[in-house]
Amino acid sequence: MNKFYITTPIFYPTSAPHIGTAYNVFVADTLARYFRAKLGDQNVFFLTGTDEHGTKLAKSAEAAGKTPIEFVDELSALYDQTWKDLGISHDFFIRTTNPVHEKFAQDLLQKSFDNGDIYEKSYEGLYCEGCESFKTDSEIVDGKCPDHPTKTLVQLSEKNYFFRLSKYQDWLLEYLEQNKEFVFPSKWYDYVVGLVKEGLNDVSISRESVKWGIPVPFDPSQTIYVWYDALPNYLSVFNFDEVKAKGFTDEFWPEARHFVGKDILKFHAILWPAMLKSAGLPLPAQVLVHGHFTVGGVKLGKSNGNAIDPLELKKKYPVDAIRYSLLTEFQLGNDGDFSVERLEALYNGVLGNNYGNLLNRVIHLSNKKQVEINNHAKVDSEFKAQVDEFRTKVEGYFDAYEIKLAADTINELSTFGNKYIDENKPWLETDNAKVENVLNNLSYLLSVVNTLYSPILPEATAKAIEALKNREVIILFPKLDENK
RNA sequence: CGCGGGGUAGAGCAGAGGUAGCUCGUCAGGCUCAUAACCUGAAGGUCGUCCGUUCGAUUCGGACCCCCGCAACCA
Repeated sequence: MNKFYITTPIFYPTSAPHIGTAYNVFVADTLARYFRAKLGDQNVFFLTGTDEHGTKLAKSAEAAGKTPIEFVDELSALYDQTWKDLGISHDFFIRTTNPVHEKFAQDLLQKSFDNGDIYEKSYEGLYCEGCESFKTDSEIVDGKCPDHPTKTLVQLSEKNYFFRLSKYQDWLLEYLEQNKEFVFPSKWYDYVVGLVKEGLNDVSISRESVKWGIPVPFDPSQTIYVWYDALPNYLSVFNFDEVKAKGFTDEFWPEARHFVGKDILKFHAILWPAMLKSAGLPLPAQVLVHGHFTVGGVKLGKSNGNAIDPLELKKKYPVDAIRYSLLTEFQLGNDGDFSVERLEALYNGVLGNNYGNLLNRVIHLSNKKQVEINNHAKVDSEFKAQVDEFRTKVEGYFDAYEIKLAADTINELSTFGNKYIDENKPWLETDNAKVENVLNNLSYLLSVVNTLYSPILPEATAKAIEALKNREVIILFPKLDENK
């Protein structure tokens, strides 16, 4: 792998970003930063954006007294700005209302239409006039639409275009069996294989009643429905002039990694590959799957009052503290829980006491004893070998997307440094050559810790690297006061 | 018998066929260079329950109990 292309889902901006979407973006950002350091900036492309069509958005816009495009202009800007405020390093922010994307989505659909994978069928179902959309059985509560309980659901039929997903079942199963890494972690691979084996049904990919959407190229009375509109963003992005100008081309496509929540896994691992195959296009490299976490033990949701705004959280905690907590609380693919209590404990303990404090111990002592540090050529070979062993282990974890295990191991290296300084007691040593040897060794260890932590803690490590270089004492992680 | 995930120290989480680990917390020492930080030691687990495979299982297989997602026209 000499290129790395990571995507987040494009978010549906009916409201501001919350902690769950931030988690996804933080992980993608961490991987992007790690691979930039490994492969070079020009070989990593990191994409995020917003999915801006559909009835729900049109309704939200109406409720806000705005036109749909005014509404999505504002919200997509809010998303882009939120990620920038959180220090996210995305290379481009894509919007599905951009004509470049719309054209690409239409072309993709047209290709499938031309080769016979799209057909017309009437769809019958219960329609809610309040939502202006059909309701599935699982959406209906007590025979009513939960959002409009006073209105009666009516049986309606509508002409739809369908995609022959069923045609690709055998092909997909074979593809999955030959590409066991296509979905990661493996438990989610197993889940996808199970779904495909159960059988794939054709899916409706257009709507007559939805006006806020991309027109179906071969029937402008219809608009393209959700996934056929949204998923192509990962590829349409390479048609944008700004993206081309930065040197990102579809050469990145075969190395694409889609980072998605388990809720939308099947669309990325089943529908999307079939859409691409139908259009004669190559598949992405991998779908990386994350679980869902609760906040203080409660499922995320507006109705639960815990849809935390990451920018609000940032007012109270450094971004690195939020990142560290979210990235290390659970492994990729697993569900977990997020709480500010844990965040504070990790920040004060792991970051402040173990890492930040070690940095200062070394800098303080080296200044006090006036010895040379940061001379990597003079590091004891045995000590260096031990540190490098940690480094190799951590890099292996990053390569395998195991951010939590990487972070845990970096913390072990930091602990190793604290033990080393305690055992050698350079503050008691009168022989300056010995002191210099110990502290110089530690300065090497710290440089490795800084580098390894940098994808996870970009702000703090940037400061730490400067502080070590200039031998300036710095409080990297000021203690969090629980009363703050 | 719809599919899948999970049940490991007070809490949050790793792990792996063969003395059960990490972070936080608790207790007792040590140190004093450092962000009242650091180091050492201790307490605390029959690794959900019951069978089976094995010389040996918490790790593999089966059954069961409990919790949680999904079940495909869900934005």
